[in-house]
Amino acid sequence: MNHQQPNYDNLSLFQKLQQELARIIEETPAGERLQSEPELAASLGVSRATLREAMRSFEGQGLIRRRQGVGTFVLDHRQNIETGLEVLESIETQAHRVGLDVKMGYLDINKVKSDVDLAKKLGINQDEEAIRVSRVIWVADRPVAFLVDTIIPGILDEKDLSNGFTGSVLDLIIKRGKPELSHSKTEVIASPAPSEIAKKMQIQRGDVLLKLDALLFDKTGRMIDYSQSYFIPGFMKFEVIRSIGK
Amino acid sequence: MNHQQPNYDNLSLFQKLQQELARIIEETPAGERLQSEPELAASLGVSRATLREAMRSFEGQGLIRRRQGVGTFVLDHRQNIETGLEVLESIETQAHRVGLDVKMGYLDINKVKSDVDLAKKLGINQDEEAIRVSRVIWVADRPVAFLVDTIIPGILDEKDLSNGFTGSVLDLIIKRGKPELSHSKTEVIASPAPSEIAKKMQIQRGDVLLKLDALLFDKTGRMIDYSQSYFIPGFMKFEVIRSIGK
DNA sequence: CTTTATCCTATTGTCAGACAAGTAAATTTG
DNA sequence: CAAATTTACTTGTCTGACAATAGGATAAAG
Repeated sequence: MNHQQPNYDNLSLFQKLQQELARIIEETPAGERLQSEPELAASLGVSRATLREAMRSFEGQGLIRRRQGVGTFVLDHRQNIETGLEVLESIETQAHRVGLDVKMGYLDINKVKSDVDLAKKLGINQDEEAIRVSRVIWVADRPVAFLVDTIIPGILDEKDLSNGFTGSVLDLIIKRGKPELSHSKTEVIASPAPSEIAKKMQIQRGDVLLKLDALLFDKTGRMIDYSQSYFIPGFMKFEVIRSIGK
Repeated sequence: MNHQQPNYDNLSLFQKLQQELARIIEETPAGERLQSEPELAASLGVSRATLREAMRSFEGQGLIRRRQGVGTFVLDHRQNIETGLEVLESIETQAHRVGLDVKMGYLDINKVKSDVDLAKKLGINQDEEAIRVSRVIWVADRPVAFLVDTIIPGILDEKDLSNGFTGSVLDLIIKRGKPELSHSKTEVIASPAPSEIAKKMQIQRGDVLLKLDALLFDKTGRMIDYSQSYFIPGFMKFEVIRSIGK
């Protein structure tokens, strides 16, 4: 007899399970106990081993706490899943979730010959031509972000960026489906606004901006995109869950 | 017969396993394959199920990639484990690891009656007295950080902070062992330097600082400490691994 | 000889069932 | 009534199995 479940769509069982679990955790008030592992596993239609693998990842995010002999409890989260820096999503996606309208003002697309620094960062050869997309993002009639993406050759061309481009390179690649994205390594910096950026964001040169410097990787570990994002402080909230080591 | 392993010290099997795995991943060059799960499990003395739980957490951090039918591969990491924001450690601990000397200049300890905002933040009653510790951290003869911790009553007293206090409330509580710490929820902000802080850090008022606003939780989910940390840009690197949702 | 289809093997993905260990409440005992 | 014990339930871990996948080896077809 066959005990296993067939994989009907291309989402892995584990990924679907993660989504389900995230929903359950989110809907459970902080402090309350979850169903026991055998119960949950049964009701979700997976084995306890698979369920436990998924639980680990949520424990690592500080969303639940497990106590042997007692149970698994939901910690105080308040939309960590949505607002946490650890999930990579575009500003558009984040803004839409909270019902805000996002517009793109000023868009500049051009090719840049990569100098030695950029070549090293992106893992391409010097003098290869990368595509650079710069734009200002407006939310609720205020400029809130200035974004610059530098994308390795062969991923996008100008055509992709001309019709129906909403301002998010990330969303564009995700919608395309290839290459399959994995994660980004993001450095967090405080930076005074350079004059060109200050002008486009209608602020003073030297005003304080939060900058996220990110390298985007696909599932094979290849670098796809080097993205620099400048944010007006206070408008968006960036949070991280930091766990005690050991 | 007993198949299980006894728990000799108070580190859980899983936690020890995580440390071992982190070491192995770190020592394996990027792109190379790890031993197969059955081999690794055997050589680490754990079952494959337990090993897989630990693997999941590293996969979630973008450190490894697993491919069914092929194997598990190490991605390009470069000390993510050490410098990543997702692990909570004191500046002292981070600086010591890279061989830098840390000194504390200016230390101020006093009690503050919590107003309505602070009480709400820390989950204590209004007018309860919290302890506030402010200090400047010098590294290599330069002020690099200004730290303010506000700690709920009953955790520390002035005595703890007078003898042998090195500047890190976090390390102090960890060394103590109680309460057992779990994680912090940290907000990342760009902030101009307030004049009092600017003076103590020998910079200009309004200069750009990176600020980390953190709430520290113990394992029961109780808030312990509200910590505000201001950093001179460029000296420390703060990185986050962000994963694609779904 | 080249190309295509098939088989084989190693690897991760998932499962079922078991026992160990910790916790809290109920029960028994003094 | 208080302390000790039992009991029931929970998470932690182990074992051994089979499913699904991918890549190389091998055989068949042209």
